[in-house]
Amino acid sequence: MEVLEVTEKAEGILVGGLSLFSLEDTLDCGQCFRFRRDADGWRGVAGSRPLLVRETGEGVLFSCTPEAFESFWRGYFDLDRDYAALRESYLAMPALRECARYAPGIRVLRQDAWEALISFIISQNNNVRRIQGIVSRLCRQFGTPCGEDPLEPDRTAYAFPSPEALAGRSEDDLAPLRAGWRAGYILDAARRVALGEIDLAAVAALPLPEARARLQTIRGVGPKVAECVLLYGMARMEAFPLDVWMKRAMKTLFPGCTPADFGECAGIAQQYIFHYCRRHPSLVR
DNA sequence: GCCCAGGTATAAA
DNA sequence: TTTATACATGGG
Repeated sequence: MEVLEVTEKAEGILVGGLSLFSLEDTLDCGQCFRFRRDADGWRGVAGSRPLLVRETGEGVLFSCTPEAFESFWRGYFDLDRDYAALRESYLAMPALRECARYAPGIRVLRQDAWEALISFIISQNNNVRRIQGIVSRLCRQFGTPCGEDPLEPDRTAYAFPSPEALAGRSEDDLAPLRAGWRAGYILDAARRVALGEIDLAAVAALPLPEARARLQTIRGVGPKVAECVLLYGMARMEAFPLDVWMKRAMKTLFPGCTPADFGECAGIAQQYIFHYCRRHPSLVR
């Protein structure tokens, strides 16, 4: 296992000693929708925590306090998982190694369950650029200001809105988001969670089949969205989201394979495969 | 205009 | 149980 070198700098926390880590691979691979690249690096918000993070010659520089890094970002970016060992375990599957070659620096982010639920409800039959826009408007409309960007004090960051902040709204209230028919789904999810009918922390602890079934009682949550919530929002690395494209690609790339064949971290393998499929549309068309 | 996008609910076979 | 279709929105 590699050793993280965490040092405090004036600008933030510098993390050296990371291998198999890339901000672009991680933040632009369709698993989260609130980070964008700009001239300073990657800027975004997770929950109610704004962050600027960038790669330097010495390592990855997180513009945050040591406390925020240790208590949140370190876990969010999955920095303590041994991806090198994972990679070793994948060597036996040449097709998977080929997939990983296109984005070897992917880390599966450990996002908030509620945020992941709403984000992937919005993702259905939608494209990443538009998903980002809808989520951005959702936070701007219904989230509370949660600080300022460290380098651009005129820019306000907004938290992801709580279930309670959405539960009392109407579809008309959500119209400015331009989320289409998904607005009703967002409201159903918000009400169920706000009322306590759905306890996301409890769902996260259930055996996978029960957790899936529970999530799918939410309107607009089918097998695909449920699987995304489990993987990205509940740190269930054995979850394996499959979209229509990937189902077909799996047959040619991994004939006869099931998600279980990818082991306890099948979901991470899935992220490599997903990324590869997006860059090879001819594979599935 | 047409097709597509990290799908799902619904009805019908 | 599987298959067909509508669904709102915006970019190519």
